[in-house]
Amino acid sequence: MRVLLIEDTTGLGEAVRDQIRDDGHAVDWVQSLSFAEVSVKATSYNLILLDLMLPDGNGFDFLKSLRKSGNSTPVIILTARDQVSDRIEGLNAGADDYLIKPFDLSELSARVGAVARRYRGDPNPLVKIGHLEIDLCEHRIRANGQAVELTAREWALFEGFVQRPGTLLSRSQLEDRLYQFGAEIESNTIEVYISRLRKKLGRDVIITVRNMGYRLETYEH
Amino acid sequence: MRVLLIEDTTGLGEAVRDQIRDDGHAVDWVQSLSFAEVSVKATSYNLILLDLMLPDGNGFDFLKSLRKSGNSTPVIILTARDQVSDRIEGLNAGADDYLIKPFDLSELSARVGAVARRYRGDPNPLVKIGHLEIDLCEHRIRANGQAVELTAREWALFEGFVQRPGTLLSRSQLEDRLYQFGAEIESNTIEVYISRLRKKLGRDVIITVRNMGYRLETYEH
DNA sequence: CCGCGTCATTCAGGTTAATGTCAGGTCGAT
DNA sequence: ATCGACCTGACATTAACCTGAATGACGCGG
Repeated sequence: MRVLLIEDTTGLGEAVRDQIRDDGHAVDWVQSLSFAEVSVKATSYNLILLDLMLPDGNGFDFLKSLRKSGNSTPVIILTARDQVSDRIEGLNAGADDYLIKPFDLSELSARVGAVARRYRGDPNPLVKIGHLEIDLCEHRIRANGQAVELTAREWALFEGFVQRPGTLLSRSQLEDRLYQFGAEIESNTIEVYISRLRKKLGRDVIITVRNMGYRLETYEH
Repeated sequence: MRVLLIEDTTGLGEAVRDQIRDDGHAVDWVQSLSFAEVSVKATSYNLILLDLMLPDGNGFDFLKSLRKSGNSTPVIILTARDQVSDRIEGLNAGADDYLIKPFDLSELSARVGAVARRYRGDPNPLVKIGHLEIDLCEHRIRANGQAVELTAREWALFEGFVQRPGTLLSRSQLEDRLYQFGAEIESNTIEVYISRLRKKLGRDVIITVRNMGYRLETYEH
């Protein structure tokens, strides 16, 4: 399942993201509404987790305009305990459920799992990039129709590219995908994994941008 | 599709029954848990609609014991809006979805239809994967024509794979199939059951993806 | 209430493959 | 030509995984 997490608090965001990943779902995490709007237009999600207090605007308005534009993706609101009126307003605005902060991660899992069960059987969106077919939900990749197996780290890295195709990703951004907490890394691990990905997926899939980082090539040439 | 409706309120029960009948499904309507238990043992349903407030007991306990006995029929809980904790507990106990009373009959139809679609997906209830023939309704498996007996736990696990063939299932997803949500597991139970399934069904049926989980192999080697 | 069998769970020891590191090479910019 | 950045084959380490066997829980018939 594809989940969009909209949450500006870094600590909470990381925890939620990791938990949902452990449950086997693909997570995009954005920290502001402006990014959320771009993501929603670019991708189709199965679930949106929406914090209401955000730096650049009100979550309600985002939710309302989402619904107004015909998007019926399930939305679970993340809100603080005392804001009762928020919860009511949220449900009225078209949310499917809400979670009261601070919430238990297993409770989060339960709700997300319930949505996932509801969507079971629906076809997953396949991302096609050149000769690759990527199913982010099922963690499957085909290269020229042949299934390709990636290891955990390889997948973690590659998923980052697929979620932002064509975007330049810096080394530190990639490190954050491999290791939980900005763990310092002194060796050339990134390079090694890029190398392994290229070996499995094809030489031209990932382009290196000298002194800057890497990006996913989005078209066949 | 066969639906079991467990609801003691007469008016609501009639309305729901009629609606689902109109949608073309066969409905059994019982008004207490004691009757429900008999029905569940006598018949195999595709869906159970479960009210939580019943005269002769708690809906949760019914649901839990149902799951424990290896029955994985989809369950939709009918509950009142203000009983938030009920909903959480219901999902944790193994419900697939919930409907908040008072609910719109068309919403009921939609949810029931979603479950129906899942089961109609394969007009033939027999799923064939490699040398295996799996009857999801009857809980029966044949390997090379030979019947194979699975225990309740083994089936619970294997069913998860069959419902999403080829999909990578994480450990926590598999644990959720074996136990109620949140039940922390410290030992290698999953591995043991995978091992047993492989022994009974064939070595190559389930492949392990290290550090990530397992997946059902969908083609014959 | 007691034995019996079945199933669930844990443990221990062996096996395997993912992972991070390094070394030596290639490539590109200046 | 030089230097730094990047690539990649090889390898030791070790967590992850597998599985036979021991232990515990549960239900059933007598």
